[in-house]
Amino acid sequence: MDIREIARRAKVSTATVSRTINHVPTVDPQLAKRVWKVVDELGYFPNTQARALVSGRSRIFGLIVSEITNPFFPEIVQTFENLAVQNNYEILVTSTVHDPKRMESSVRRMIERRVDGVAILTFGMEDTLLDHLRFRKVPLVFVDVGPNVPGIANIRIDYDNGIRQAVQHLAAFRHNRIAFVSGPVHLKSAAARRAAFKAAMTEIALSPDLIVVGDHHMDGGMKALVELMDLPNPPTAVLCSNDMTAIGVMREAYDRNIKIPDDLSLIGFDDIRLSEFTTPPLTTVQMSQAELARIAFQALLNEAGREPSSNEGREYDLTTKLVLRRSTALAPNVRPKVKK
Amino acid sequence: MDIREIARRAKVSTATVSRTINHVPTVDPQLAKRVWKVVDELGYFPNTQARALVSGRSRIFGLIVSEITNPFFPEIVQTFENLAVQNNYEILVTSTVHDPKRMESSVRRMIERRVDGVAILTFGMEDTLLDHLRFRKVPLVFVDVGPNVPGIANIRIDYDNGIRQAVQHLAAFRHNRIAFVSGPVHLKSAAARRAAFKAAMTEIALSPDLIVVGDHHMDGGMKALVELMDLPNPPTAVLCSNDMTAIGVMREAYDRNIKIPDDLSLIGFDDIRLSEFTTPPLTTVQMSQAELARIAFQALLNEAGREPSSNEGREYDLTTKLVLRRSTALAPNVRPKVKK
DNA sequence: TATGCGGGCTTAAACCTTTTATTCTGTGGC
DNA sequence: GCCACAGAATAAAAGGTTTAAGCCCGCATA
Repeated sequence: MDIREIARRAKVSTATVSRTINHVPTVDPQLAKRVWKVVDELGYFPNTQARALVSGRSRIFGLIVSEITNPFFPEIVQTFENLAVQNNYEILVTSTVHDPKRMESSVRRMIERRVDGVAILTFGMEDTLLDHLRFRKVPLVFVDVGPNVPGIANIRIDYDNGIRQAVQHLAAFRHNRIAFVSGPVHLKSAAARRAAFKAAMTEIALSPDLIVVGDHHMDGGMKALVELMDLPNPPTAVLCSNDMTAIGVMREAYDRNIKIPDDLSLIGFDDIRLSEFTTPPLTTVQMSQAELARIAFQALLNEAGREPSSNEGREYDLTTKLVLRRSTALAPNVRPKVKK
Repeated sequence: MDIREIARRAKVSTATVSRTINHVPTVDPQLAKRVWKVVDELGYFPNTQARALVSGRSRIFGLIVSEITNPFFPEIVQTFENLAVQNNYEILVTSTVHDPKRMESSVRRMIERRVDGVAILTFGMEDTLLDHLRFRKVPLVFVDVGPNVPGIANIRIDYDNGIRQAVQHLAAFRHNRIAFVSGPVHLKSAAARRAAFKAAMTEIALSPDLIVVGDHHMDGGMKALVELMDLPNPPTAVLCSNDMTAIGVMREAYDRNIKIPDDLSLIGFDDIRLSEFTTPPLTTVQMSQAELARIAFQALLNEAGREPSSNEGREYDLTTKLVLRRSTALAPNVRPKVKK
C-alpha cells in the first residue's frame, strides 16, 4: 500500500496526496478530505526511507553513549527520545562499550543511516572516527571536549559551581579533612572535577591533597575507602567524582560498620536516579541529565536547520549544583554526644 | 558520493560495484580490488534507505519498552543492541512511558520506519495498536501475554521456579510468617508472580495470605512495610514482586531502624543491576534481562527470515532462579543471641 | 467574446540502490 | 577459422516519495 494506491482510490495524483499529507496549504479542502479519508481507511503510513531518499534528510539523530547500562545514561536517552517524538525525529542510540571496534561501528552505523546529526556523550572517543562524520558535515554535539575543534557544538559543564557548594557544605559542617575520590586520570571530565575540588578547597584554605584515584565504578569507591581509612588520620568527609564511586564507598562503609553520615559524610557527583534509592539517600552534585539531553538535542536541531556554511562552533553551558539528601552530617567531633 | 561515483572512478558499472560490495562471488577479483580501492579512498558508505527501498527490508528491529529509565530495561536494550550489531541490524528503541498517545506513536514510528520486527517488552499494551502491526504482518515477540494471540511469538516466563526457591530459602531459615508485596493487580506479570507465591507457600503448608499490594516502585515498598509492621504479628520475611519494591522496603526499614537481614529478611524479584549495589546487597529472584533480550532477538531473527505463511505462534521459555546475596538471614527467634 | 492571470492540479524526474534480463568477451571444440 | 557457449559485465527497471515545471480551468478585465 503506497501513495499511488491512495492516489488511485482518491482519484487524484500522487503529488496531491503528497501535498495533502505534508499539509501544504494550497491543496483544495475538498480533495484533502477525500485523500485523508482513504488514508485513514487503508491505514496508510508514509515510507520514511523513500522520503529520506528524496529529501536528503533522514530525520534521525544519532546518540552515542558509552554504555546504556551505565546509570548515567538512561535518563539522557529517555529525555532525548521525548524530544525526538515531539519534533518528529527518530533517535539511533549506539553504545561504544569502551571498545574501539564498537566505536567504529557506531560511527559507521550513523553514517549508513544518514543521520542528520550526532550527539556524542561518551567519555573519550577516537578522533579519527570523528573525521568520518566531520568530513560528511554531519552536525555534531560534544560534551566537554576542548575548544580546539572548530565547527562542532560543545556543551561546557561548569563543574566548579556544584563542587564548590559541596565543599563549602562540608566545611560548614566543620569537616576539615575532606577527601576526594577521583575518576580515571585520563578522562577529561574526571580531571576537571578533580581540579574543581582542588580549587574549592584551596579557596577556603583547606588542604586539597587528600585525593585517591578511583575508577568511576563501585569497586574504585570501595578500594578508595579502605585506602583512606588506613591513613593515620582519616578524613571525616569524602567527596566522590561520581555517584557510583560514592555508592562503592557506602558499601565498604557498611561492611566496616562505618555509619554514614554519622561517622562519615559522603557526597557524590552526577545525581543519577539511583542515588535517591541508596540507604541513606545520597547527597550529591547534580549534573542534570535531562538538561544535558535537552541542550544536546536543541543544539542538534539548531545545527540541522542551519546552512553548513555558518558553523563556527557554538557553545552551550550546563551548570552543576548541590542537592542535599541524607549522607552528610556535622563532623563527629563537633556533634553533641547523644545518650544511648 | 554515491555508487555511481564509485562506478565511474573504478570504470565499471554500478551493478558491478553493488555486486562487489555485497560480496557476490561471481565478480572478477581484479575488478573487485579496483572497486574496493575506490570505495576505501572515498570513504564510501552505502545508503541504507536506498537499499531498504529496493530490498523491502529495513534491517531494523523495533524494541518497545515501558520506559528506559526503569532499571529493568537498560540491560535489555544493551544486549539487544549487541546482538543487533553482530547481525547487521539496527534497533529502534521506543518507550511508551505509560501513555496511550505514546504507545500509538511508538507503533506509528515502527511502521513508518518499516521495521522488520518488533519486540514488545512493555507491561500492558492496547490491543488495538497491535492490529496495525499484525495487519502489516510485522513479526512480533511478546513477553508473557496469553496464548490467545496466534501468529505471534511469545516468551513465557517460568515464575514458579524462582519464587519457589525464594520461599523455600526463607522457610529453611525458619521463617514462617512470610509476606508478599505484590505489584499492581492489573498487570499480568504481577498477578503471575503473586500466584506463584501463593502456590509455593501452600505447597509447604504456610499461610499464603500475608499479601499487600504495592506498585512496583519504591513508594509501594515503603508503604507496604509500614502496613506490615503495623500488623499485630508482623512477618519476619518479605518477598517482593520486584526489586524496586524491595528497595522501598529497605529504605523504610532503614528509617525505622529495622535491620536487614537481622530483623527482617528480604527478597526481591528481577535482579536488576541495582540490586547488587544496595546495602545490604539484595537477595533476589533473577529473571535474566540479558537472556530475555537474547531470546527476543533470536525470535525476531527467526520470524524475519521465515515466510509469513508458516507462523503458528511460537513459544520460548525463560526460567527464573534465586540469587543469594546478603538480605536474608535466619529468623530472629532461632538465632543464637549475640553478646553485645 | 477574447485575453490575461493565477490558483491548484498533474506529469515526470530525481533520490540511490538492487536485480533481472541482456549483451559482451573470450574460450574450447570441431 | 568458425560457432557455440559459459562466464561475467552491463543496461535498465523498480522501489515510494517529493517537487519543479507545466498545464488546465475559471474568473476578471477590456
